Amino acid sequence: MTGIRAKARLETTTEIKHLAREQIASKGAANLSLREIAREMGLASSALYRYFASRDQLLTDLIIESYDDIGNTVERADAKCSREDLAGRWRAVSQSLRTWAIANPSDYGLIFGTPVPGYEAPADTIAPALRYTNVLLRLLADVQGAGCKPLITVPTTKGVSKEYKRARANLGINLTDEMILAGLAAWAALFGAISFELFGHVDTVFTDPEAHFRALTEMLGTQMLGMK
Amino acid sequence: MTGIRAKARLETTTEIKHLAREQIASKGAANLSLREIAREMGLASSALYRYFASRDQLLTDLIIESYDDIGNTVERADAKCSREDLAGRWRAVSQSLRTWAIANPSDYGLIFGTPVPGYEAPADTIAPALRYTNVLLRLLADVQGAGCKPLITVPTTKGVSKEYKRARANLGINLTDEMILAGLAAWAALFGAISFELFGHVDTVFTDPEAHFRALTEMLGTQMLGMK
DNA sequence: CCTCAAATGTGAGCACTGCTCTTGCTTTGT
DNA sequence: ACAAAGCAAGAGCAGTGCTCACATTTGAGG
Repeated sequence: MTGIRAKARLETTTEIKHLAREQIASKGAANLSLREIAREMGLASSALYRYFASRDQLLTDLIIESYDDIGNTVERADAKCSREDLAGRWRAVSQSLRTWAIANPSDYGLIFGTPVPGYEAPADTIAPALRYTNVLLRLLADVQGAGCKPLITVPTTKGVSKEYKRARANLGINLTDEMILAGLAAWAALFGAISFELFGHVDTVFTDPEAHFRALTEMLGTQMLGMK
Repeated sequence: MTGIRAKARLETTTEIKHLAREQIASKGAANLSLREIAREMGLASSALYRYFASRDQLLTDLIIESYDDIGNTVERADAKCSREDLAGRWRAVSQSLRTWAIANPSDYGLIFGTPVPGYEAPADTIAPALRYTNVLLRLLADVQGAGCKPLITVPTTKGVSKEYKRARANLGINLTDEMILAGLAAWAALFGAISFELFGHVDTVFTDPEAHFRALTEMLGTQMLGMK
C-alpha cells in the first residue's frame, strides 16, 4: 500500500503551508521566502520543489484554502439560523465575515487585497471563490421569496436594466432589479467597511469599530434590503 | 545660485519615480526593482540611494503622491459644481473617484490594497491621505446644513451612539448620528464597489460596471443620504 | 578667479532570494 | 528481488536590496 509515503507527503505539505502562513502573517505575502521555510524545517531549499512547483503555486494553494475557509465560515454561520429568520441570517453572515477577516487578516488581504498584475487566477480558485458569494445570493433569493421588497428604487440610469438583466443571466438567479442593486450595495458596503478597518483607514476615527459595523449591517438589512 | 544642481536632482528624482510607477503597473509593487530602474537609466544601482534612502522610502513617496493625486482629482470634481447642487457634487465626487481608480489601478492598489504588515505609514502620509476624505466630510456637512436628512435611522445597537460621539470629536465635525452612519455606509459602498471591480471580483457578473456604479451612487445619494 | 567642501556617480562585495540540475538514496509495486 | 518512482541534497545561476570606499563633478564663498 502506498500509505506511508502519502501520509508523510501530506504532513510535510501541510507543514510547509503552515509555516508559509506564519511568514505571511508576520512579514507579508511579498516577503514569503521558500528558503526560510526550508531552513525552519531542516530541509534543503530545493526539496520544497517536490511539493510545490513554485512560490506562486504555494501562494495559489493558500488562496484556495482561504477561499474554502471563508466559505465554510459563512456557510456555517448561515446554516445555524432558522431558514425563515432572514434578518438573523443576514446578521450572522455579516458578523461572521468581519470576524473571520479580523481573525485572518493576511488571508483576507490575500483574497480581497491588491492582486498581482499579470497573475491570472487559476481555474481551481473559481469554485471555492463562489462559496461565500452563493450564501448571499441564496439569502437574497429567500428574502425575495418571502415577499420582502428592498426599500430603495432603481434610478433610471442609462443601461442599468440591461446590465442587471445580464447579471441575472450570469448569476443564474431571478432577482428583481431592486434586489440586485440593494444586494450589491449592501455587499459592497460590508466589504468596504471591513477593508477600511483592516487596512487601517479608519483607525483614527473609531475606537470600537464593531459597534459601528453592527449598526451598519442592521441598517442595511432592515432599511435597505427590506428584511423584517 | 544652486539652481542647476537642484534642477538636475529634481529631474532624476522624478524620472526614478516615473520608471518605478511603470514597473509597478506592469509587474506589481512587490516586484519593483531598484536595480532595474538603475539599468534603464544607465546608472549604477548604488547611485539611486543618493535619491531615495531605500526601496520602502521610494514606495512611500509614491503613495504620498498618489494620495495627493486622488485628493486633487476629487477636490477639483467637487469644486466644479455649484455649492448648492448637493446631488451633483456627490455624483461628481463618486464618478471622479471611480474614474481615477480605473485610470490608475496600481496607485489605487497602493493606497487601498493590502498593506505590508509592519509597514507603518509615516506621518507625512497622513495629511495627503485626508484630502479626499475631507471633501466627503464637507459635502456631508453641507447636506446637513441644507436641511436634508438621511432616509435611514440608526439602529439601537449597543455602544453606537457613544462611538459616533467619539467619531464626531475625532473628525471635528458636527454630523448627526444618522448622517455619520449613512455617510460611512455610502462611502464604504463606493470603495467596496470600486475595489470589487478593480480587483476582479465581479468581472463574471457585469459587462458594463459603470452603468451599475452610476445607479449605485445615484441611489446612495438620493435614497440614503437624502439629497434632493 | 580659485579653492574646497559638498553633492554625485562608481564598482566591488555581502547576504539574501527563486529556481534548476545532477547525484545519490529510499520506498513502492510488481 | 528488482526496476521504477519518489524524495532529499548540494552546487550553481541569475537576480535582489543595500553598504562602503573611492573617484569625479560642481557650485559657492574667500
